[in-house]
Amino acid sequence: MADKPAPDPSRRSERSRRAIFDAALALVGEVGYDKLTIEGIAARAGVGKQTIYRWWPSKAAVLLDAFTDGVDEDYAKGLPDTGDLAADLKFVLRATADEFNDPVFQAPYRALAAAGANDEELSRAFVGRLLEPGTRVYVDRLRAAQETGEVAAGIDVRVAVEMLLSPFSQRWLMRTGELTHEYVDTLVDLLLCGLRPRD
Amino acid sequence: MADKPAPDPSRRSERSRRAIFDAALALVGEVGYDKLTIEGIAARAGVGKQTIYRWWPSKAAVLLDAFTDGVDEDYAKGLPDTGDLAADLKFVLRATADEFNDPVFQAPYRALAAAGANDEELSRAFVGRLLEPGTRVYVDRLRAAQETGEVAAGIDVRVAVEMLLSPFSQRWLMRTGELTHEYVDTLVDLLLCGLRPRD
Amino acid sequence: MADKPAPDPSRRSERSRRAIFDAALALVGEVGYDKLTIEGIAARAGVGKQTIYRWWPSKAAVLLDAFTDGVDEDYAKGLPDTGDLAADLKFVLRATADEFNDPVFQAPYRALAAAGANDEELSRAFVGRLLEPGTRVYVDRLRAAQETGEVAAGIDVRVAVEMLLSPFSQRWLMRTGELTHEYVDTLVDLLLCGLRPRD
Amino acid sequence: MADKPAPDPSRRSERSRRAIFDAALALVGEVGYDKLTIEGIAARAGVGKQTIYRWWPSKAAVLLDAFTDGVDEDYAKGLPDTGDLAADLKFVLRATADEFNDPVFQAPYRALAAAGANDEELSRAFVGRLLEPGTRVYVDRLRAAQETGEVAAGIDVRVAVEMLLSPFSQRWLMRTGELTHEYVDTLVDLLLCGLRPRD
DNA sequence: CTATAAACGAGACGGTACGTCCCGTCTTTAA
DNA sequence: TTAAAGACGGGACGTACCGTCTCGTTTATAG
Repeated sequence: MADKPAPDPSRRSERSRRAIFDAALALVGEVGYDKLTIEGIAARAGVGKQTIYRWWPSKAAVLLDAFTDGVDEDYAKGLPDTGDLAADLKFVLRATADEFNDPVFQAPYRALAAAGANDEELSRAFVGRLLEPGTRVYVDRLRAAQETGEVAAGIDVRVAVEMLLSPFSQRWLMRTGELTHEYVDTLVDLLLCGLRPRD
Repeated sequence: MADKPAPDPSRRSERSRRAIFDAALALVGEVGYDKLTIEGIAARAGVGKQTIYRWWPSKAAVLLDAFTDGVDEDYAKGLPDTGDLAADLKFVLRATADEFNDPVFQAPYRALAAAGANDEELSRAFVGRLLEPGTRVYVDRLRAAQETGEVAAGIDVRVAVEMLLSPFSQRWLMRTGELTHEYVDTLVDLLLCGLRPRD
Repeated sequence: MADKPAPDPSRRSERSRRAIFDAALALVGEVGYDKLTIEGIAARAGVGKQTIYRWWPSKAAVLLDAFTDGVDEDYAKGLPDTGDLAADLKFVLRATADEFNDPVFQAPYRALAAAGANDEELSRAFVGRLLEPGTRVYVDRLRAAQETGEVAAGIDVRVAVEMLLSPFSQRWLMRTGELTHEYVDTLVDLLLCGLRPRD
Repeated sequence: MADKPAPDPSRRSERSRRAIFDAALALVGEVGYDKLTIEGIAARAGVGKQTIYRWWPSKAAVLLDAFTDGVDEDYAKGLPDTGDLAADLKFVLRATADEFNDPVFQAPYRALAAAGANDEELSRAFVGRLLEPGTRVYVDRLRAAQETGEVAAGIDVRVAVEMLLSPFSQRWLMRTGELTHEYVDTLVDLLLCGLRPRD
């Protein structure tokens, strides 16, 4: 019960916070997550180790904050709605594929996904701050399509979105295939039509 | 270039090999992957550290071998084929869901999935030895369904299987939801029928 | 060369000064000198660290001030002079032995003696404020004895006092023996008579 | 009770042991005892920190071993015995004074004396290995003088030796005076004759 | 039925990073 | 304006493991 006195966030050094984020992102790209080190981040940032330990519980938490810092508003816009569901989905997924193929994006994202697998606490934060908002915009778009009748009424929209995004993520995470535009097109088409032959 | 003389596998101690596997699996369950150490495995197995370093390059490799030791023949049987594709898929996926909900299975599998995300070499082995065989049986079953006309001819079967298995894996890995029988049923139905309303 | 502006001693908080002394003496007894820290003193005294750094250069200096605060007038009285030199020396040395055997006295005194050995500056202050006054009263008493003829005229009184007090201090500091009343009696007798057999 | 398994001294690296001693003695002379650091010794010696922690409990213990390594046989010879006690004592004490005035000797010896004051365990080792053997040779010489009648029979020889050596040590440790040849001569003469005037 | 070479257990070694404590400085807040 | 509070850059602590490297000691063929 004897927690050590919580630090006072109002006295926190913004300069140090930024330097730590920059250092963490740079280093994870240069040396990889396994060789990423609190000590290394502190040294690169010109900061005492305690300044990191004071505000974060682990290198994963630092990286998550660094990665999500200022990215939160990306999801505010939502998906485009041109009335053509397939086209809208393909448009956004193609852009996402390009992003996932960007090397500077890969290292921290992979690291966080992996760290989350073994750390329940972290995975909750990772999901809540990155995956869930990214999923929600698809859910919203599909619901809109349901109201126009473009999508069947009884469908579990959440599961449908998973069927679109999880294969994408999995392929990338496990390196089981390339994330090409053709691939995402196939995903979207298959999701919309299903396997069953049409009469 | 002067590699150290390769050890002679024929003189290898089977007793030690098994003890190392047992220790690795037990420890990953008890302390988690991050706190799993080569020294800890060696001590628990009653084995010198060098005996581990002689045969494996990393703790992840040990764990992968330990986890897959004797499990390889599981995939030989293939999926059941009762003629009812949906029923067959649901039957197997439900069993898999039960397996993934088993605590002793979770720790090493999560660990390996996570380690693979940051280690390309390991991920190839992980995919090749665990994911790919597991996927293949689904691919085969779907191809059979294509020949009976139960599944449309033009479908990319590989992608279809991903749309079934990846949401399942992702949900479990990221802890975004429970793996229930209802969930897998929904997945199968959605995959087979697609989102589009039928006329 | 631009020394920081010297603090104004007239505005100094007497309450803080006392609290720091109390805390320093209490802590050195509880945790020992090596684990005595400025932060610990400040926390125990309910004082900001800077209030200590403003007025003292080191924890040794704090402790020396704390230890000598109000003890300076002890030496004003001088030694008793009953006309019997041996009796007077034994009387005072026995009392001193009792004092050195007091646990609350030991910790700070040992700490200061030790710190002085490695810090020339501190040792000068320690000697000047504690050792030298304590020695001087013995010197005065011996000089008086010289004038009465109780002590030979040519004797180097300073060295004689050292021969009385140093064995005493050394025994205590190095723990090479107990400081008993018998011991100090032996010292005094030996000093007065010398080793050489009398005819 | 659960002590960690004692290391096996037979497998100890002699090379490392020597390197650690050399580094410790060099560093204590260069930076002083307070700034002497286990980390610094390890770095200078080209040795892992654990190799120091494995064999010694503290920097003081390292220094004591380094200082006494190979010096133990110095005391084997004993004091000269020319039949003239005063001359013999002065001869040896003058040499000791010269040694104590040697700068390379000072730093480790001061450090050990100081550390011993606050660490009972260490002080026992310091006394047992350095002070006690140094004292014993004087005790033996005085006992021999007692047998020839040069020294009175009833004298407590141990205390007499303290009266000779402690003023010497104290002067040096506390820097209360120079250790000159004249000083040691005065000490010896005073000890032998005592303060009381002879008839 | 040895003898000999390997794999083995044990663990010391030079290192790196951990997470903590404290240093001495600097800044912010309330009296 | 001073002092409490405490965040900061920094350095060392003592610990845990890393991966390498001897040490004897099994052990298991090849002579």
